Amino acid sequence: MLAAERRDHLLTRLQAEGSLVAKELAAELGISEDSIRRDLRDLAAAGLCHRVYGGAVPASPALADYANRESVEPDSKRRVASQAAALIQPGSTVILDGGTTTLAVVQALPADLGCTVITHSPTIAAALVPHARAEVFLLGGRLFKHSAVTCGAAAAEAANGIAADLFFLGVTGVHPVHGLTTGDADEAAMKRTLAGRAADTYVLASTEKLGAASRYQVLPLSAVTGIIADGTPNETVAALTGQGVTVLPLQA
Amino acid sequence: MLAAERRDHLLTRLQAEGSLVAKELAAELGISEDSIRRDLRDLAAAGLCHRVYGGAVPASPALADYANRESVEPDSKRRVASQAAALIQPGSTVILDGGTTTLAVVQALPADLGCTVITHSPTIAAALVPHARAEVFLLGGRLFKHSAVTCGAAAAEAANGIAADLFFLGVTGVHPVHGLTTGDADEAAMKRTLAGRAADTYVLASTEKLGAASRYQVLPLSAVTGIIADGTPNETVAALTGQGVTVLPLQA
DNA sequence: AGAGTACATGCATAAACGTGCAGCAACGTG
DNA sequence: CACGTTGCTGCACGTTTATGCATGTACTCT
Repeated sequence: MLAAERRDHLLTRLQAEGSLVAKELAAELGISEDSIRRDLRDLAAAGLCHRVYGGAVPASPALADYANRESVEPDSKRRVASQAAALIQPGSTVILDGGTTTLAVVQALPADLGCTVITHSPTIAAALVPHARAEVFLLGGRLFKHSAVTCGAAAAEAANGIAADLFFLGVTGVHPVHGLTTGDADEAAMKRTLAGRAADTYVLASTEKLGAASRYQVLPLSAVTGIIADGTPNETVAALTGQGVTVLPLQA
Repeated sequence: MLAAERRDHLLTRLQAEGSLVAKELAAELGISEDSIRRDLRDLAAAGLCHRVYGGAVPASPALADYANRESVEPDSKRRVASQAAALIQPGSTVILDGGTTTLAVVQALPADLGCTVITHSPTIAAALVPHARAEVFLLGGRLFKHSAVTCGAAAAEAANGIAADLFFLGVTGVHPVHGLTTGDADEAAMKRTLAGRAADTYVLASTEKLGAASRYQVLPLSAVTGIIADGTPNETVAALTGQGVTVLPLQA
């Protein structure tokens, strides 16, 4: 078996089973644990999985969901969220994607801001209940469990009936070559549809997203208005701006 | 099982059940309590849970809030909820109304039950995320802040596209004369629409609802299949059965 | 106030890890 | 064909990490 073939096999298994154990894989494929570890290390460096003691877990799925909650980069997330919240004009209509970073945007919103929020995330909708002056429109459809957002034909159809000024897009990877990526094809399509309903689309990229890539592309970098990162300098940011991509804050 | 995987499992369980007991988890996962305690200590340090004597509770105020509201009237609500959950056949399609009682129904559902749940409550949808085999369809529309459910023309239109076996209706009043009532006209209309999409409609009536009445009628008593109350005897129940209304449990 | 349980800490063991090194095959070049 | 280069692989070594047990302490409940 070729090395590249083996790595692809690892990713497939990872997606199917939710986790990989180095020892088991070594026995199963008839090679040493060292090679498996090397593969996993390289895949993790490419942002395609997350290395843990004993094996690996998916980069975007379950673990990232919960770990991102607050523990990974709370400061980075909050900086990005407040940058985004500042872009929302009173009276405007904004589409909020699902995810913990967009949830942080809601928490960064003034409690009395009068605006219209459209979302396909029940979690975001629930978080907006205390914002008395915010009109909330929830896009229905089949619930995609992994990210807790609605996806599929019904959700896309509902999305086609709306229009907004802004869309804050959450992704799992922002990569100079692979563009904006996420871990599920259906979810990627939904995000693409939402981007088409807003005049401007901004990507929310907390530190750990920069330079990472997942399996499915949402959009190329050129299709968004800008990327909101936090203020820390970064070689990935340099590579992005080098391609003519707008990265906010230009400086902070 | 990988250590990282195990911690993720702990967080999932915590979200689903509202609390964790170290001793139970150790027995269940086949590892020592020391390891569980170490995990909980680390998760708490990361801000993902709150450590308490004997186990852990969620750090998120939202989840704690639900847990608290559940503990306000746990007995009556839980009895009603488990009665309702028992009516859901594997493979069937059920519509769940919003509210804390229907939320208790979700918590009373077996985690591996395979069924389809349709709801207009983002809270209910979010609570169903851990139920891997439950298909969830969320009805979109304008979010009605008071009850945290979607209402209005768009929601009604979405509801008209679906059909279900069961509908569990939550109301604020069940009265022998005034029938089934709630506090908002738009919400009442939505509930009425949902009732029209299901073959059978059951009302969830925890103790404090019986004999109460609100401003707007949802349906007359004759329009529903039955009322699920808890087992305690009650003169309102007597009045209802006297009108030929089915009250479950007929006998418990 | 006392019993019982949960807890933190230190320690020992075993597993997993990273690194450096050597063997080997595939490939390109002269 | 000969040769050197490159990349992949497995092994050996020392290091780090996770785990379970034992001890003494802190807490809760009766």
